Amino acid sequence: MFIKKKIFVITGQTATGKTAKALSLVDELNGELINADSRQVYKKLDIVTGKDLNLLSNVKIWLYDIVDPKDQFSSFDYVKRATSCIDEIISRGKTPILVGGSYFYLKHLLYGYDVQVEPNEKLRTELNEVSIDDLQKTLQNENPRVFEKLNQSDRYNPHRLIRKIEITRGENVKRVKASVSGIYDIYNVKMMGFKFKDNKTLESTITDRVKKRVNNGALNEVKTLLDEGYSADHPGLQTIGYQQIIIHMHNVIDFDEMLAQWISKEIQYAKRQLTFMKKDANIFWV
RNA sequence: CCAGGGGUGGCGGAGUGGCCAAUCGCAAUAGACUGUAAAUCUAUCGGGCUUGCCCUACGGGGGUUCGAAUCCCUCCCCCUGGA
Repeated sequence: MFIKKKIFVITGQTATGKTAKALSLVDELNGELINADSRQVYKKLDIVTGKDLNLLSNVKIWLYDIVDPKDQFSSFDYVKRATSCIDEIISRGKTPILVGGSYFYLKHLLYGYDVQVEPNEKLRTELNEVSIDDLQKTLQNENPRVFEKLNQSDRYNPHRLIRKIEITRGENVKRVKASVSGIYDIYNVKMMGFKFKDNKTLESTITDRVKKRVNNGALNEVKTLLDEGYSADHPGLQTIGYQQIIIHMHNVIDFDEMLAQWISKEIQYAKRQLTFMKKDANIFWV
């Protein structure tokens, strides 16, 4: 019988001060920070994604700036990277503190997943042109059992349908069913969730935060990225803020409209985060 | 003042006699979430209940009609051109 090592997870809605909280725990817990934000893993995406570079000027945070914005990165990649960070930190006798609001990534890391079929970019781009109707028919033909189990939302969700088709075909090539178990049972995981007390404060806080990012040079950041050859369809830029600024720079919408849309999308995102995380009974809400 | 165009649900914007409580987009509310996840998708979205019906609704008022957001009269407001 050995004592499980401790891991801290600080998650919750965007703009609730997770990073500050995590920082305050570093000394107390003899900890090291690991990013759990699906956008901040990207290099060069700093201002719009709200990397707390000033807060973190003296403290190392793992998994910031590890991929180029034009490269694909997935929850699978995240789990791999985060797992090795955790091992490494623990081997040095310290406590990992995961910080970030990408619950999808955390969920996979903590609780695992059971299918391992690699993404097939060629198939994805091909299927991206296919209508929902035909995607449904394709899956229904190739894997009726899986199709029947989908709820209505998923049946109309191109990404999900494409992934299911991808898995079906991948499994036909080689039988891969090796499930990956999460780390939740291996460690003594303490999860802390931050959320707004009501939608009013959520809205005003996010509005302020977005405006601050604009004042901090969000537009310049995007301009630089575009000058360097990045574009709206690169994975890293499929992100709230970048999408709106880019169409503004292409003169599709004016500045005020861009700001309003950015704020609105950010608010919607925060609400979606909570809907998702609410279901996790292990999160202790503060 | 004259001529022309227009006022539709929180916003944008269809509809031009019955199929209209009113297409659609946005916002809003609830939700889904196993390798794109700050992605993507679903449901609801005037009010009431016995869920089929009732009520209130397309700038205000009046009228025509079995029946009007849709036609006529009038008033108010907005835009464009002319004086």
